Amino acid sequence: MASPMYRQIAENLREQIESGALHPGQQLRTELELRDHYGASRNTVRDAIKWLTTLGLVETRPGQGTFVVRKIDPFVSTLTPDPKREPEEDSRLLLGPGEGETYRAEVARRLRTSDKTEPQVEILKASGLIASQLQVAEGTPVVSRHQKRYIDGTPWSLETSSYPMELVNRGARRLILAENIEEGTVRYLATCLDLQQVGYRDWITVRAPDGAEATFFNVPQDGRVGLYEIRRTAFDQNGIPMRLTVTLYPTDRNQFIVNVGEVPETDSVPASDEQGALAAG
Amino acid sequence: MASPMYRQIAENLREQIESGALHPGQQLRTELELRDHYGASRNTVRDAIKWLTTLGLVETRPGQGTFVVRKIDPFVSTLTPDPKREPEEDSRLLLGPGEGETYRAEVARRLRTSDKTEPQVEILKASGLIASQLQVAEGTPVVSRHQKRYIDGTPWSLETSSYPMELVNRGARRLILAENIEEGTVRYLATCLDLQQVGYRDWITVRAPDGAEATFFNVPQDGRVGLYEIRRTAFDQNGIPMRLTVTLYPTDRNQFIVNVGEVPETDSVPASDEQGALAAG
DNA sequence: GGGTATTTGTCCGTATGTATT
DNA sequence: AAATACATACGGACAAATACC
Repeated sequence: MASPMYRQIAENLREQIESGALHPGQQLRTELELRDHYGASRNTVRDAIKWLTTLGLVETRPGQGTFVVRKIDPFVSTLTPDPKREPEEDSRLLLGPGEGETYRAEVARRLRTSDKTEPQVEILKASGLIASQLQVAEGTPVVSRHQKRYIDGTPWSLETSSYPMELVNRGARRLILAENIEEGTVRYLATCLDLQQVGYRDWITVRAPDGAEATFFNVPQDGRVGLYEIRRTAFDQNGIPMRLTVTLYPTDRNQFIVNVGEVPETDSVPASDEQGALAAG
Repeated sequence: MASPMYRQIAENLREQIESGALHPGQQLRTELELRDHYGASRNTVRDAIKWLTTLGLVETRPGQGTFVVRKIDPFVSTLTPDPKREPEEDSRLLLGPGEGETYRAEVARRLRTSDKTEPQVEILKASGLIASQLQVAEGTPVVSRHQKRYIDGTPWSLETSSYPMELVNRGARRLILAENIEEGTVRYLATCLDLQQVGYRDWITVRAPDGAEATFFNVPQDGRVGLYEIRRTAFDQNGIPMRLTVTLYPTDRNQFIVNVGEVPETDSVPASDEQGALAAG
């Protein structure tokens, strides 16, 4: 009872949305109509809408109206290798998902289309994260390859792979070319330099996007939608880090799976809507 | 130039915060002082503060003031097993982190203290997620054990493990007792029923907390801080799901690591502040 | 405990700007 | 160009939470 009016209005609208009375994509009544309906001022109605906006339930479009958000069909990526993959020519080579054709196959299996831009290549001096993860001194030259990935035409991930410049000097010239390496850089480095990726470590965090990232992913500027930042450090057969890949994925459209030990196949994707009964009380 | 006044005020304050002129925990000037300082109305100043609030840079406390947020020292959990763990008596038994003593050891190694509540046990009929993951018919009885976990006194995770009731009927009576199973339920089920956990699948999503979850974790009600929801389905030696554990972790204080293949040890934790140079342009 | 000053929270009304149709 | 709808900005009033005496 003690809850303020704008919260009560928000709650009322929320129930309409979650009951389905207002379906995704549908336009709400205008602020002036809601003002009359609830007998409140327009500012109070706007406070209610702002609350629903930060909850991610509605979005406002200037000049158009307020709309119930359409939930994006999430895409599920597996961070561990596919156990049933054909053994490589070199059996020690360990390919992660998205490294080679696996990723495309996973997308196709879900009847969705993937697309990625040509890499944007940059040579810079290692600093901070890159230096520490690649275990090189600060200032050591590294090659960074940026790529944007799309699924069904919507922006899905931003990827930056960094390699020690030394690999290029040893013959991996294609790393500095701004073109896709079709067989995958992991295989390329294996054939070119006999550098075998025998393992990797993924470091998973969530943070707010900066302005440019929010623009690219088409998420709000104010940080309501977070980004997974997954840092993959890959190691060669000598235990030396050969690559750092940092990939950003919006949390509103991405999920991940980690398989450990012996796990059965999954063809069916469990309902991701299910909230489960998890009270904190 | 075209940016609205409240954004300019917010930007000015943001620079002061990020430059260190306003240090974490410090109180900002009051809304009335800021109003005079910027020559704006109090409501416009409040819009600026609200913007910074959703960005997670400041927090307001009624009756006290507005403060620069203190960042929480994140805790890092590893989702894959420790490769150097002593082999089990039964070598097929595969323990994940947090299952047994590993979790406590990981906390202690970081010089932090862990604590967890006695489990709250509940018997309910499987539905939705639980039924599909445990591969039982809807309505089948299951045992759910809820636990709250704390690190350094602050709430860290909410865990709900669900087991088919059949396991209890077959002799695993301690599952329905509201007390901790010190050796871990994985070992208990192995010794008690010869049920060996040979693998598990983790499903990682991020979602907004509900009201009770936000209260427990002491995060804002409006969903600015998301929760990792990690669903672990564990399989026995016959490939049958024996357990579903759903754990909730606030994204503002938790990070995860996944090790695949051969990876070297890490004693040093890389700087988590490092933003890296990842432009979306 | 009570009272008071301070500070943020809620709510109102109004005017004007900007984006879209 | 006009109409519509949300965005920004102002000013005022009172409520609620907190701190301090």
